[in-house]
Amino acid sequence: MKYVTIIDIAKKLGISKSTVSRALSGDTHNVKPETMRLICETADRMGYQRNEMAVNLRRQSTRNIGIIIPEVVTSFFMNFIQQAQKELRAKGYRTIIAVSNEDAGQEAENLLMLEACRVEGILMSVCHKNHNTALYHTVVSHGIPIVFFDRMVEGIAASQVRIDDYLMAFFMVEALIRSGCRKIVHLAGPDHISNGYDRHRGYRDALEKFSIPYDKRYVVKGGLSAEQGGFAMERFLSEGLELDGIFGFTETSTLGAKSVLQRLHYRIPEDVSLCCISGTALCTLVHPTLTAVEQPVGQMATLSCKLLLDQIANPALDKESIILRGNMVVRESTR
Amino acid sequence: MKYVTIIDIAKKLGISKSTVSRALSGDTHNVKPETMRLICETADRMGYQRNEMAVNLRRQSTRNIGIIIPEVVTSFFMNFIQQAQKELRAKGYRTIIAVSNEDAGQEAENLLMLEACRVEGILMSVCHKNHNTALYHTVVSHGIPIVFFDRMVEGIAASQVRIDDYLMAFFMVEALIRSGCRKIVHLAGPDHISNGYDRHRGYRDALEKFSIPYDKRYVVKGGLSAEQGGFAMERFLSEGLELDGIFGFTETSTLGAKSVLQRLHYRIPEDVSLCCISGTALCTLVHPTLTAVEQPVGQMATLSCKLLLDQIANPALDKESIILRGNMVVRESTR
DNA sequence: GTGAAAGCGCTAACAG
DNA sequence: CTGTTAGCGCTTTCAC
Repeated sequence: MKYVTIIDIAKKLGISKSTVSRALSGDTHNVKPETMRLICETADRMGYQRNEMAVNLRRQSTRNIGIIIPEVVTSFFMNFIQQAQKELRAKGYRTIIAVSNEDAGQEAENLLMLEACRVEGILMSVCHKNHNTALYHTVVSHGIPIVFFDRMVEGIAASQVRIDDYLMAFFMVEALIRSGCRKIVHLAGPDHISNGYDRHRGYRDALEKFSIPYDKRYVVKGGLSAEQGGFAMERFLSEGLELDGIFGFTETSTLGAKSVLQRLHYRIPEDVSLCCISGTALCTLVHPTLTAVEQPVGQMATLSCKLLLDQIANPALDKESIILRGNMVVRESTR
Repeated sequence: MKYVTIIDIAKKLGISKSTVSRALSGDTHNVKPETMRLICETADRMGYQRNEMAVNLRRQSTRNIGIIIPEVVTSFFMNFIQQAQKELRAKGYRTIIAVSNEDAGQEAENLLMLEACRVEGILMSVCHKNHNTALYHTVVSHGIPIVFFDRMVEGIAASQVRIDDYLMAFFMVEALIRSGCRKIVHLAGPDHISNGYDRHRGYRDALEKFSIPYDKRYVVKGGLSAEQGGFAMERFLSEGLELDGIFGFTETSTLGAKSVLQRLHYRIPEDVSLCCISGTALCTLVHPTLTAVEQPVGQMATLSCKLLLDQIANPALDKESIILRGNMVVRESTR
C-alpha cells in the first residue's frame, strides 16, 4: 500500500515540497495563511500522514522513550506504564514498552532493542540488582539516560525513584501486631531484588518495638509468584511452628501462601492476618479487618518521567535519587 | 551523542559502505568470508548498532506491529501482551503498545499514532463496540490489517479471536448453584462492551437449568472497576433483596461489590460465594471453596498473532473468526 | 566479490 | 513568503 507523501501534495498543488513541509509542521511564520489552509486541506483530503521514520532520520531525534518492566503479573507496573505514557505523550514523546519477564537475558535484549530504536531515554525497573550493571553503564555512556524506578541497582550513578520500603514494611507489620498477631511469618523476597533488604529490616524493627523476639525461622524465602509463596509456606509448616500472621513480599505470593493454609486446613484462614507489599509502591492488605496502605503508583511515574526528561534536556544535570515517603494514603477499615 | 554508522566502518576499513551493509545483514553469498569477519569484528568493536529508522525508511517496511488495549487494571491484557510480544518478536516484529484507558477518543488517537508509525498490522481490543467503527474501516482500507481480540466490534469484516462467553458464564453460574447458591446477583458489564450479552445469556440459562426463576432485579450494571462494582451492590441492597452469590463481570468489580458487603456487615462475607470472569478469557473464582476455570490467555494471543501475520503475508486472505471453547483448564478445589 | 549511485520521506540551511 | 539543495543511514540495482 502506498502512503501519501509531501511530494504528492506538492505536485498536486504545483508548489515545492518545502512549503508543504513547513505548512504541515505548523510554521505559521513562514507560510502565507492562505497557502497554509490550502495545503492542510488537501493533505487532509488525500489522507496524508507524516512518516515518523523519515522525520526521525532527518531530525536525528526520535522522541522515543523506552520503558522496561520486569513482569506483568502485578498490576503495579501496568499502572506505572499507564501514567508514564500519559505524562510523556503530553510532552510529545512516544513510549516503547518492553517486558523482561524477570529474566536478565531478556532484559539485556530489550535494552539493545531500545537502543536500536534510538530511544532518547529509558525508564526501567530491573530484574536483578546486579546482573546487567555493566550493560546499564554502557547504555548510559552512549548518552542515553536511564531512570530506575521501584527496583534499585547496586553501584550505578543514575537517577532513581523508589519508595521507603523500610517504612512501609515497618508500618505493615506494626498494623499486624496491633491487630493482635504475635507469630508473624515473613515471606521474604528473593535476594536479587533490591527491596527485600529494607523490608526485612522493617519487619525486624517492628517486632522489636513491641518486644516480640525475632526468630529467623519465621523468615522464609517466598519468591514472587503464588506458587513460590505456597512452597514457602509448606516449608515453614514442615518445621512444626505456629503462625497467626503473614507479612509477604508480593500480593500474589502472599495469596499463594494463604491458599496452602486453606488446603491443609491449617486453621480457618480468617484467623491468619495477611499483609503484603505489592509491587513496591502499593501495599495491599488482604485481610479485611486490617489496615490498608496505598502509595499511589502514579506519583512514582510522574516523578520518574520528570527526572528522565530533565536528564534528556540537560545531560550534565546531577543525578537525583528520590525516596517516596510522604503522602501515603492510609485507610483504616472498621473492625 | 553520535552513533556509529556503516560509513564510519567503511572509512575505517577503506572499503565501500555497500560491502559493509551486505556483510552486516549477513549476505554470505556476496561477501568474501574474510571480509565478512573483518567487518563484523570492527563493527562490534566500534559499538555499531544499525539505525532501524533508516532501514525502515529505505525498505519501506517497518516490521512494527501495534497492540491497542483498553485498560491495564486487569492482568488479562498484560498477559496477552507478554505472550504476543514474545510470539511476534520471534518472527522479527517489534511491538508498539498503546492503552486507550476505556476511552474511544484516546483509542482513535492511538490508532492514528500507530498508522503514523507505519505499523504493518494491529492487534486490538476495543473500548466500545461501535464508537470507532468508521475509523477501523479507514485503517483497514489503508491496507493495515486489524485482528480484534477479546472484545468484538459490530459490523466489521475483520479477523477476530474471542472466547465463548456464553459457555464460560454458564459454567461459572452452574458452579455457584452446585455449591448451594440460589440467589445469585449478576453484576453485568456495561452495554458498550460486546461480551456482556452472552454472559448474561449464560447466567440466565444456567438458572433455568436448575429451575431457578430469573429475576431481573438480580441483574445490576456493575461496570469494570471496584468502585462501580461497589455502587452496583449498594443499589442492589437498597432494594431490600437477599443474595448468597455474585456472578461478576470483572474480577475487580466483583471484589468491589464484596467489599461493600463487608463494610455494611451485610453478613460475614464468606457466606457469599463469588465468581467472575476476569478479562474475558480468565475465569477466576474468588471464593476459595468454589471451582476455578482458566482459559489460557496465551492461547488467545498466539492465535491472534497467527491470524495477523497471515493477513500481513497475504492481504487477500479471508478473514477468520475464532471462538475459543476447547481446552479450558478446570481446577476443582477440595471443599 | 566489490563499488558507485540512486533514493526512501522529510527538514533545514541558504538564496531569492 | 517560497524554492533549491543537501543530506539523515541505509539497501539495492547495476556495473565492473
